Amino acid sequence: MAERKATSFDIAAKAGVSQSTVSRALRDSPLVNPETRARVQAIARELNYQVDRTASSLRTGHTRTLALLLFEDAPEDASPINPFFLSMLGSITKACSAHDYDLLVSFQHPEEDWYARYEEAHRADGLILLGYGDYVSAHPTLQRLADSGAHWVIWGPRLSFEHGICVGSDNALGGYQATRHLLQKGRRNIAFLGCNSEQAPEFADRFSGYQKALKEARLSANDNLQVYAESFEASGASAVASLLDAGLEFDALVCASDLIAIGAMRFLQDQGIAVPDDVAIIGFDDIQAAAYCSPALTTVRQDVKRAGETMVDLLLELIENGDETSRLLEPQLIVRESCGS
Amino acid sequence: MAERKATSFDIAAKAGVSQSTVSRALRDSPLVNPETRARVQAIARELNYQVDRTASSLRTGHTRTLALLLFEDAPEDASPINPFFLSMLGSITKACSAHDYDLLVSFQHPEEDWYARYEEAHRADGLILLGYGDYVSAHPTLQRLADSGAHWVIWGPRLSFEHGICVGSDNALGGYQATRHLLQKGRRNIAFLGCNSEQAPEFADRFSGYQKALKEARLSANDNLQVYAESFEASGASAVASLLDAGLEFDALVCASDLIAIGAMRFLQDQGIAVPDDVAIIGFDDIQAAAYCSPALTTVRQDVKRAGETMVDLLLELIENGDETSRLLEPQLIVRESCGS
DNA sequence: CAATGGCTTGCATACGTATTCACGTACCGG
DNA sequence: CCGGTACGTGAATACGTATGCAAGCCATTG
Repeated sequence: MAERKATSFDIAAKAGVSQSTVSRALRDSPLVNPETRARVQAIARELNYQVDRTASSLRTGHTRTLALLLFEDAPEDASPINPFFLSMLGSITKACSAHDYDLLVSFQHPEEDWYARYEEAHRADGLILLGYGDYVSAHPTLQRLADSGAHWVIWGPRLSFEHGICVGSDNALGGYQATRHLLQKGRRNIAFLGCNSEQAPEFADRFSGYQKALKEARLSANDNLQVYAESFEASGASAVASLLDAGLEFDALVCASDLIAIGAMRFLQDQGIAVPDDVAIIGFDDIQAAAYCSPALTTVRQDVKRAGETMVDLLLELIENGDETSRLLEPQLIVRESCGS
Repeated sequence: MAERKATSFDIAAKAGVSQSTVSRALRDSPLVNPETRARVQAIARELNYQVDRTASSLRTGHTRTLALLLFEDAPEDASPINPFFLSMLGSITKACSAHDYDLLVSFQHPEEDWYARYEEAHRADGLILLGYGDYVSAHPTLQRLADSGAHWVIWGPRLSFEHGICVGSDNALGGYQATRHLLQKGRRNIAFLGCNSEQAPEFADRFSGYQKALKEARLSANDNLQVYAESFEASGASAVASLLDAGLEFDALVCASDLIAIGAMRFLQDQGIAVPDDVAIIGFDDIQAAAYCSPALTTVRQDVKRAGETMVDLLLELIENGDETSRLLEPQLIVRESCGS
């Protein structure tokens, strides 16, 4: 039976004290007599009383809640959330829980003027922005947000705003690690799949790492081996197909994402080309499928768990202490079978 | 510069009307003069005004927010969220967005008295409970919740409460579909991996579907081919190992989850047993990895997208119209390579 | 004995919005 | 010219909590 929910006044009446005292007792204020406090708390338990967080937030101005804005390029309902963001969502949720914060999740279409969501209209103490590169970071709305005095973190490359924090992977380092590993394995004709991506600006950094490794090895990079791809399987397949069609020689692929790598791997296998014997492959991200495909995919892991924790930690620091700086996370090469070990 | 946020009074002053009129105008009330409304809305835009949802919720008693309580058996921080729940989280998020609701996510340890979260202390209009079978559904707290008049949906088998809704897969049907498919392919010695699970009570229903299919085919089930397993790879591997050790003959496996199936498949392959030629395998869930392992895993898909949508739709119906009934979702057999097609 | 100070408590108010009630104006028909 | 009605608007209040301020009480001290 849905009786009216108990309020602090109900407790006050039952305990024979004022509502102020109840509020103080429940918040463990040192101002109340220990006996009174115990009595009030006992009655609160008995009545299944819960502080109304809405009212509490209105009064204090704090919510103990962070809001996650998820920017998806594909608004159509059919597609599931990008798996990388999805696992990020999971780790952020966990990180919030660990700090006894709640998380408010909502989608946002990049084209809209999401400034309207500004700190979720007072329902959150801070914002976490998650979306593909430029979609968000280059958006003029972000500047307004930065100027507004809101507390926010964004996943992506370092940006220059006076307020707000960026957390991202060191993509150049990741591309470098992958390429150097292949060089150490004796591969010499290493292609890169994922140049000039429109959707994922981070690919450009990965590419620069690849270039740096080649340069260090005094290998002249063959421009023809550096091809365009976006982050889905079909694109990886057609990228590698174009290399084959052009009759180019290559013994290894550095791919800007795991999905590209898997698509390319499948295509090569279908053509009767052996992975890793004929062509070694390294991906980027370490999505779940990377460990399950065959041969298991060597990849550059973005530590999602640590990323989520870092974003939450820094944001809370920013909220509570007012000052924090952006951070770049070190990726880790996960060696499996596809690189020929 | 963090100026004080604009309130409806600020707009009122600037528009030369009262706060009441501002409130009405912003909510498109027919009570206000169209011209006044337009003027007020223009000023609101100009001031970047956003309705304070906290205050609004306090006044109206509604939040346009649903809360998702995630019950994880493993509280240790290290492990990521179960992938099935994680994708469910994704689909629920999307479904909420489609209805213009927000989602509040929080973890809950099953042992605790989470009744305290009762409608998230007024921060949500309804609750979605997600956790492994009995952990939640058999919890005494659920009865209290049901009695309290809260609005909630739980993922799992149908339960008998006067209030609240259950949404789940028809697990018996799924087990039946998988087994019958193998029978049609001519397999006769079909084992079941995942009996007597403590963590996942839904496995029992899947097992009963398996039994039903065998019975229909007039095959006497060999009890020795029905073995215990929990939902992780190592458990699947050791389950199939026990069958081999016992020297039992089998030409197919019905597995209570994909993780069990993948673990079993890997183990068989390591032993030089061919999948699907020697042993056909069917899993359950259709997690992402199922499509990527080799051979690709035939499995019974739980349509996560539809599940999330259904839970949200029913919950909103319940909140708005007060009455709704539980629902059982039909699973779908996804035929890939591991069953020998 | 009066004054001081510490310890508890209550009163009153503010947070920002949505809504009920009452009021004023203009317009209509009789 | 008057009663009635329809329409817009404003004043006032409630939602439930947290907290500044003041006041009461008791014990201690000069």
